[in-house]
Amino acid sequence: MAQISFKDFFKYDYRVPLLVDKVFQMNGKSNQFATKKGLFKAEKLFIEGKEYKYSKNLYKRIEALQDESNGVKLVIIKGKVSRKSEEIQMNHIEKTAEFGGQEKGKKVNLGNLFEEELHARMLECLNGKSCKGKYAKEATTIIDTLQDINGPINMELQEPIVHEGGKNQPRPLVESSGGIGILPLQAERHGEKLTDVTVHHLNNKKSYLSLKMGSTVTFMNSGVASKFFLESEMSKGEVKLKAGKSVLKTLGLNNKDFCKVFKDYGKGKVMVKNHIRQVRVPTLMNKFLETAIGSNYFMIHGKGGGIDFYHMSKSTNRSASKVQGMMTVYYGGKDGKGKRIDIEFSNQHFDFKLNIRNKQSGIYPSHMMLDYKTKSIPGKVTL
DNA sequence: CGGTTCGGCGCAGTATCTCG
DNA sequence: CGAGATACTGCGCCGAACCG
Repeated sequence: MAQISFKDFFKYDYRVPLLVDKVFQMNGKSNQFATKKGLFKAEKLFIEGKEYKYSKNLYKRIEALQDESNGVKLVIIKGKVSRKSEEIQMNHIEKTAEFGGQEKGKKVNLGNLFEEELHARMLECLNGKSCKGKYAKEATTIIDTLQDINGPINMELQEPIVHEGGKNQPRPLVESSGGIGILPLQAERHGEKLTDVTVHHLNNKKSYLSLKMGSTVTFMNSGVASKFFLESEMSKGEVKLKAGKSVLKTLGLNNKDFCKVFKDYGKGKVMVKNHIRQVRVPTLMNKFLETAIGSNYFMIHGKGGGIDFYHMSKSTNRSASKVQGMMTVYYGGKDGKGKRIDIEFSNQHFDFKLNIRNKQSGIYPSHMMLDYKTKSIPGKVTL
């Protein structure tokens, strides 16, 4: 669990009042805080060296320090960890569920669980013992298929099947020959980047498995805040960075309307006129999709009731990347009032949904992501 | 070294559909 | 025809890397 940075306290209006309530045990709140020093019981609150008693508007005294460069040092909470007196700063407080974090020990990330369970079962099945339990049948079929395609698995290795889902290897968005692409620019090198489980074969080939769980699945998810879409430019109504303009060109977006969505967000009405538009798919899109989809990996997609399994080969990638005809652009989401841009397009293999939005509780876009739904893929089976 | 950014993972609330 | 299931849609948390 992470700590809440000083700045994070001001991201949501409830946090500083909650902090104050907790220190003074007001409104039914407990004065206990999870901190890296242990469970901390608050007793006194000091702001800029002066002790304060509770008052209804005391939180405003803290909020006034929001923009102070050393604000974090100016608020001190004194109390005890068991019997020992301690003092902490706001940024020493852990982000518990009360402050909008994930409940410790309660929520499990199902995608990560899927990786762990399937990886463990595949290794177990490889040992030649009777292979049973959750995912046993699926693990066996996957192993068979991989051996058919890439040859026998190398059993001499200490770990013939490696779980490397935690590596989060970057696949950044870049400008490329007038359009955009995802690095590395050769599609077939994406398998090694996005792999969650890697299977090693005797001939030194590797099978890269991409594991996904749930109904929302994503091909790419790149940060765009610092290299493409600067808030400083967008708030003035136009993206100026060349790289940013290349993104807009590739996606068939209107620069001014794009900015207006975020600039005018929050007024409770549609930001741009005719916010739903039919646009011809720019040719640049195909090249972008080749690297966004990538190739040389196997997709294993659990949807709770069947696991889709298919090979994203070079040839499948090529046909999956071709989109022609029209696409639908939603400035401000489906209803035109959201802080996002959505673009929908399709081909025989996928329904694509691309969005540009903020994923870090802000307004101006921080990320661009490409979600998809699978239609028909050559060789796709449901395990 | 503390704050910010990026890429990982879907999540959760609401609307719509379906079926006994 | 109402409740449970499913789909749709806008949005979020986390750890690691990065950076000044």
